[in-house]
Amino acid sequence: MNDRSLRKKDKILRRYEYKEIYSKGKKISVEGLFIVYIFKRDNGPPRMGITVTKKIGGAVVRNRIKRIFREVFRLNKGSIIEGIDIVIIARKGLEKVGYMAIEESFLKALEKERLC
RNA sequence: GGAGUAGAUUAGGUAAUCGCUCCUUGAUAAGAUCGAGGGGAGGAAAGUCCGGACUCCACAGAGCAGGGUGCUCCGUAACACGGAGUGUUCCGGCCUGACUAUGGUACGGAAUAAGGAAAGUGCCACAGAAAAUACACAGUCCUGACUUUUACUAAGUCGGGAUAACGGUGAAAAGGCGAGGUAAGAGCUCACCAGUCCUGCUGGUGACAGCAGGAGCUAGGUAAACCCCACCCGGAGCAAGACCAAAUAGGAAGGCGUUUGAGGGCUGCUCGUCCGAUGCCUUCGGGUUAGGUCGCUUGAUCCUGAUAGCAAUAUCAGGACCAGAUGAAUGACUACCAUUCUAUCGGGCGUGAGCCCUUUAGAAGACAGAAUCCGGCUUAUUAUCUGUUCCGGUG
RNA sequence: GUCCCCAUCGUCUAGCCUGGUCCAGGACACUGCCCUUUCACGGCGGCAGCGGGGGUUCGAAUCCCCCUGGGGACG
Repeated sequence: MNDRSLRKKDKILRRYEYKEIYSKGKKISVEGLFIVYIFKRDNGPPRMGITVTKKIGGAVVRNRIKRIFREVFRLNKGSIIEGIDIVIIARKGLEKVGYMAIEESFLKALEKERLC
């Protein structure tokens, strides 16, 4: 329960995995800031992937968004139920929002879906 | 104090908690986890504008086409880059001059894609008589015929001839000024000045500069228009390329060919050369469109010192090892300190604009993220310092 | 990451190569008037643009350079 690491097995790495989640997962829009895809696998730990396109900003902005989401997922993944894949797609305007606001929105969305 | 310009340095630090990636090493149930130690973004990593290294195509060849560069010398692996100079243009200062203008300048600064326009072709709108063979027109001058007045002469009309001083428009008008000369004029001739070309001498490696003599009297601009000249360039790019594993298919039709040569060698064409045989090409159908390892970081590398050189840079000596990720790591948060700015309490210095120390509060901390690696250029951007030019203030 | 291409009224485009006659032409859209009982169609008119900066040139939408913003290809 104290596991707060974030390794490769906790991340979605392959393009075909992303494609599967896009086509079969549930799509939720969160406050106009980002989109969450949720897909129930059979077993295993919860995993996450993040997509930030070049339309959002430069490499610095995109790296910062991905780091914030990784941090949020890392600190909260102990309370998320098993076998869940989450993919987040950032939308324009997210680069202006801070860490606290993103964490709050993310947890609210998960609670609404009763995933934690 | 402000603005411009040139250059140098810098790109906040420390600690605590949680976390990521790579390397070394230890343990175990041996490629998975845990422990220990160490490394982990930039001056532009960016734009991808040039130049290389490296890899493959053939051992990288020739010609044409195409592309690029364009003052000189040096530097360099190379460059369109850098350094030192030359010329031209502009600005300022100074001199000439009655201010302006003009001209000069051994001074200071800035810009400079700066070969050729007396090889050729094209273009030069509008305006203007004319935009490049000064053809024509207007004007001026000489002259023939006719008309009017008629003593000469003057005026007008129609012709012939001469001319480029005169036409004030334009971005640009065919050397300038004076004298002679002439019917009127003209570099037609002459003196001076400016400019062009040729020859010689001197200085310099050279661009070029200076001096002397001569020629012709004059040559518009545009080559970031075509072009000519000189020099350079083979093509693709680490998604290059090599290996491993897995999966599917070993299909049908047509064509060409086996030493007399199909086809291929990754921008075009030709030549030459090489490879080349149940092989190659085209179409249709089917399958894969999920990988892994190497390349992958020790290099035109960085730091210090010496020597050569005005400098860019080079050589030598000693030392150092400094990211290798791949849905892509170097982060999150807290505290303190330091920096800058604004306001403010108090004190000191100075004639003064102001400066220095200090208390408290608030704000700011930019541009931006390696993806094969280097050398440049360009663009974005924080803070400080120094040199220099101009403007302003105080004394 | 590497290599390419494009940018003109609100939209689609012509002009660019070969600079001037272009204060940039056309179509659709918008808008005013006429026509019609009214709408549509038609006729006449109006509005509105060379992505930004610098250079070459007497003169730049056009030629050259640098930025900005879009788009594409490659295992």
